[in-house]
Formats: sequence, structure tokens, C-alpha cells
Amino acid sequence: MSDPFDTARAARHRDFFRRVHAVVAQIPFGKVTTYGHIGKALGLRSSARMVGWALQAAVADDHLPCHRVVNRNGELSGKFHFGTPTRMRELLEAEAIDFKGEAVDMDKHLWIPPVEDI
DNA sequence: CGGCTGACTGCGA
DNA sequence: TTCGCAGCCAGCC
Repeated sequence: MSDPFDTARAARHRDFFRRVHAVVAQIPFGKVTTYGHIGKALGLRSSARMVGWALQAAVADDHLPCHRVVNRNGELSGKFHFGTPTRMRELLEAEAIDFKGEAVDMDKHLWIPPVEDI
């Protein structure tokens, strides 16, 4: 479509994705962060739902550690987007991340991303 | 235009 | 502590 509005929208989406990508790529090995914190790092322009929306597309990106993003409770809310429901936890355990039942031990592994100024 | 859904969160009861 | 609801915004019907 050559519709200028459609182009603007697509550009906006790419920009948002780029910001999410920039933050997720900074998550240290063995650490996790939450959708809400990523939203904060982006200036809270968008809700946490939008972060998940961007990650859904990012999961296809192998070089992006989207398995290090969990909800505020440490639960693997996006595990069903990793091919198999156990894949996400396996990736996290491979980074020596401890679990409390079904959730990541946030007290040990929570990482707060710096505020991006992109 | 309206309503529902979704990898969410914060707050009040 | 657990539960429900409003806010959030893009996509789809």
C-alpha cells in the first residue's frame, strides 16, 4: 500500500519494536526483567501489553533473549510462544536461573533496565 | 463505530 | 492473601 498513513503506522511499529529490542538485548545472562519495567525504560509511552505484543514478533528473532522477559510475578506467561511449553524454562535454567515453583525467583534474578532515551 | 482479546500492571475490597 | 476491575493500545471481526 502506498497509503502514507499506513507507512507512518508501519514506521511507528518498527520504531517501537526497535526500542523493545534494544532493552531486551541488554538483559544480562542469568537475569530477567518484566514487561512493566521494559515499558518504564521506554518512557512508559506504551503499556506492558504492547511489550508482549512486540515480543511475540521478536521470538522469531534468535539473537533476541526474549525468554528473559517474564511477568511481574516471575511467571513464564509467554512460554507457549516458544514452540514447546517447556522450552522457555529450559532456556532460563540453562542460565542457572532459580525457580520458585512455576515462577522465576525474582529476588535473585530481577534486573531493572536503564531508561532508554532513544 | 463498537466490542473482544491479548506474552500486563496497579490498586482497592 | 486472593480476586476483580480499570487502564492500556493494536489487531481483528
